[in-house]
Amino acid sequence: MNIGELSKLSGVSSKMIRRYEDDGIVAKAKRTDSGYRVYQDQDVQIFKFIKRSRELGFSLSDTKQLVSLWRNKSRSSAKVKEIAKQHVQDLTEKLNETRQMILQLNHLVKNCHGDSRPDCPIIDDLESH
Amino acid sequence: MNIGELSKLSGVSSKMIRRYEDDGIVAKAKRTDSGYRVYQDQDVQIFKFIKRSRELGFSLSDTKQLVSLWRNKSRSSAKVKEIAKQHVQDLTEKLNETRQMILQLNHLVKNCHGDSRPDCPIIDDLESH
DNA sequence: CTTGACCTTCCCATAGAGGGAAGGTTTATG
DNA sequence: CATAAACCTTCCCTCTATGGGAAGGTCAAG
Repeated sequence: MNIGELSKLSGVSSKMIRRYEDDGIVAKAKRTDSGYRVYQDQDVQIFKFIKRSRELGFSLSDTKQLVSLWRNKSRSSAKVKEIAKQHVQDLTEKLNETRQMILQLNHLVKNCHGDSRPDCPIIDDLESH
Repeated sequence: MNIGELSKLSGVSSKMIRRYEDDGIVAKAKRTDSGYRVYQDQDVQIFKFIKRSRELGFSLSDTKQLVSLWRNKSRSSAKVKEIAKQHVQDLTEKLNETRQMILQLNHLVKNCHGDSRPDCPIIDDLESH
């Protein structure tokens, strides 16, 4: 199949299929004589794997390692778990930062009249935190 | 004062001070005959304002509007509140997405042996979600 | 009058995706 | 068979926010 059909079947855009190939996340696709990329049915699963990895927030770098581990039948699950645990830790840090922002902003928003007058605790906070 | 001292006093890097000027978030700085940017004491507060806005996660575009509203003595607090509320909503969406990722990942990590064997529920999820 | 610490602008890189141009190929239709 | 539409190719640009670093000018102290 061509890249367009693979894109439809896997849910990954043609742009990103080429990008993943450039980044070495997947092997280079075979080409027709005229240069078109040619894919097999099993390639759909590879790109679905990548898509799921991205949905879980893994970076392309992590994803590259995970694809490699997936392909490696003598992998250790410890390695996979290590990548996932580190990712969870990173996400948790981001979560806490975002939560802090929301807490502070909600406090300020709650105390802002939101009318035509200029007085505003949000501006006050920014001005003299 | 020069840009270096302003940077120290405000906590904003020289790089970003120039960038904010290029983006029109702050007015163009006066220059010496030799081209050095020259700042006043009150400029420290402007860049601290911007820094705080960034700490609360506001985009440069939002920050630009907030600086403008801060400067506008006949502003309506409603406009400020609108920007902040939209931002809180965006942050909340991101928070929920991140929370979902963490929940799913934690479930998978918990069930992964993390030993030398290849069997791994994390890989299984990615392979056939 | 040289050295070092400033400053200037300009280009590049990051991460992950999309837009779009310029041009070649394939397929369907008249 | 010819032509048009729908593909495909590579290449460069854009977004967001920030930093690195080069090449070169300026200023102050020794």
